[in-house]
Amino acid sequence: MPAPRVRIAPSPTGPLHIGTARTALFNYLYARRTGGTFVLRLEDTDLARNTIAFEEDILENLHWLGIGWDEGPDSAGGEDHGPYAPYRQMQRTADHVAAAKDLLARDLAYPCYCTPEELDADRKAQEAAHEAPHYVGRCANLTPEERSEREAAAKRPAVRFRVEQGVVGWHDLVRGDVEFDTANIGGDFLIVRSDGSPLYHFAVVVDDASMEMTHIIRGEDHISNTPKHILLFEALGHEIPKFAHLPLILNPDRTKMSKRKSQTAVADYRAQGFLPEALVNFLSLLGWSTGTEEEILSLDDIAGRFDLEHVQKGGAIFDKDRLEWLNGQWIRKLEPEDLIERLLPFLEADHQAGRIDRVPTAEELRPLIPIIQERLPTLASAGDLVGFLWQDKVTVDPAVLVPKRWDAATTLAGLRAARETISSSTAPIDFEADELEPPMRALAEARGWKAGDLFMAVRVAVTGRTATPPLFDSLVALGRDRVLARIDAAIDTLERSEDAA
RNA sequence: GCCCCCAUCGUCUAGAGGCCUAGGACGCCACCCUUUCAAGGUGGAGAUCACCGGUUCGAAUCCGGUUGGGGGUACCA
Repeated sequence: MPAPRVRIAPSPTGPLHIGTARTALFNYLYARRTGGTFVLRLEDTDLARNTIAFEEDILENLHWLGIGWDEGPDSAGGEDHGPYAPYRQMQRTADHVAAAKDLLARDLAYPCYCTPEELDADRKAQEAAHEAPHYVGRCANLTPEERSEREAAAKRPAVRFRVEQGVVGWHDLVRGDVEFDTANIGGDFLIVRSDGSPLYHFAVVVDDASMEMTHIIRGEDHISNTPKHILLFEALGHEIPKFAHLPLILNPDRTKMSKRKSQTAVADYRAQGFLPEALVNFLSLLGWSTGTEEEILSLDDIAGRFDLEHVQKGGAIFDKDRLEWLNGQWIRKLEPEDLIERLLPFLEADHQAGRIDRVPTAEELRPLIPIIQERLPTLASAGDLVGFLWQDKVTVDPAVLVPKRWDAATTLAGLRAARETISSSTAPIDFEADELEPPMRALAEARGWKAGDLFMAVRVAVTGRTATPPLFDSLVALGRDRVLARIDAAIDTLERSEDAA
C-alpha cells in the first residue's frame, strides 16, 4: 500500500478558523503517524472574497501551531514546493477545463443552458409540490441542433454532470458504512459555471485526483457531498480515496461552531495569550482521545499515537474553560527564559494600549517569573497580574483600602506604622522579602492586628488591588522608594476621603 | 419537507458482552496549604449510559423502533 497522501484545502476568504485548524491538525497527525505526506492547497478561486491578508493569516497561524506541510505554498503569495505544484487552485484551471472537456466528450456531462430564472422557477415548483429540490433535466438530452440553436442565441452554457440511478456508498474510516441513493442528491449537478469557472465539488475532486490524495479527512459537514465526489472520481477514472468524516466543533448551543456564537479565529486565541502547545493539545482532544487518561500531550506525543479508530462520532462543544486550564498547565511547564520571551510581546501590547506606562526588560521580568508563572492563565494576563509595577501611579479606592475587619482609623494607623517599618530598612541591602516580612509581622503582633489585615492594607495601598502576587515579593519588585511613595499617596487619599465624609 | 449523521456526568471523554454498584479531566462545592490571588493536595456533589423493545445466562456495549440534536439540501466553499 502506498504511503498516504492527505491534505487541507482552506480558502483564503477569512482568517484561519478553529475548525479548519482542527481538520488540518488531524490530517497532519495522520500523515505523521502513518509516514504519509501532508499537503496544503489553497482554494483561492473565490476572487470576490479572497485576500492576500487572509492567505497570510492562514499560513502563518498554521505555522504558529506547529502544523507544517510537506507540499504546498511556502508563504502568502510565495513559491510552491512539491511534485504536484501548483498548489493554488487558481493556477490549476487548465486541469479543470481539460477534465470538463473529457467528461463532455464522453457524454458523462453535458452543456446546460438553463437560466438562473428557470432554475429558480423549478425550485419553487418543487417546493410547492413537496418534492426534494433537483435538476429537472431540461438540457440533459438536447439534440446537436437544439444545442447549436442555443449557442447561436449567444447563450453561454454551464456544464452539468450526469447522475445515474443507483446507490453510492463508502466505508467511512470513522463512521463505518454510509450509503446514499443518487435519487437524493439533487439530480445532475453543475460542475462548471457558465463563465467557465469550476464549481467547488468539481475542482476539489479534480485537484485531489491529480494530486493523488489517498485519504480525505474532513468535517462531517461534507458527508452529504461525498456521493458527488465519489461519482466524479469514478467518472474521471481515478481510484476513490478513503474518506474519514470528523465530528464538528460546536457552539455552546450545539450548532456548528460559527463566528456569530463563538470566537473562531485562531489569531484571536493567539492574541489572548493562548500557547500553541495548549491549543493544539486542546484541539486534538476535541473528537479524539488516547484511550488512556493522559491529557497533557505535546504535538509530538500526539503524532506518535494518533489514530482514526479513536475519533469520536458526535460533535464536541468548544469548552473555553478547559482550554484555559490546559493553557495554564502549559505555561507552568515553560522554561523561565522561554516564558519571558513569550511574555514580552504581550507587555508591549499592554503598553500600546496604555495599560502600563513602560515595557519592562527581560532582566526585570526574570526575578518575577517564580511568582507569576503559576498564576498566569494566559500570557495576556501578566499585565493584569503585575502591571502595577510598570504604572507610574496606581489609583487606590479608599473603600477597598480599608480591610474588611478594619475601620478607616485603624487603616491609617496601620499604613503609617508600616511605612515607618519599611522605611527603616536600609535599601537595597535589607530590601529583600525575607528581611521585610519579620518586622512587619512583629509590628502586627505588637499592635494586636492580624497580620493579614495589615498586609492587605499595604497591598492595596501599593498595588491598587486586593489580589496580587505575594506581598513582600511585590514590594521588592517595586523598590523601596516607590513603595514608600505609594503608601504616602494612599494615606493621603484615605485622609481626604475621611475629611469629605 | 427530504436525505444523511449522531446520542455515556453541565462540558471534553474512557468504555469494543461479564473487570462498570460506569473511570478520568474541566467546571462547581468543601477542606488542607496560606498575607490576598493563584497554583498544588485531599474529598464531595454530579450520568436510572436519551427512551422503548428485542438478542443473550448476562448489554452502556449487538439489533430494531421512537424521541431528541446536528449536518446537508446554491452557477458558495
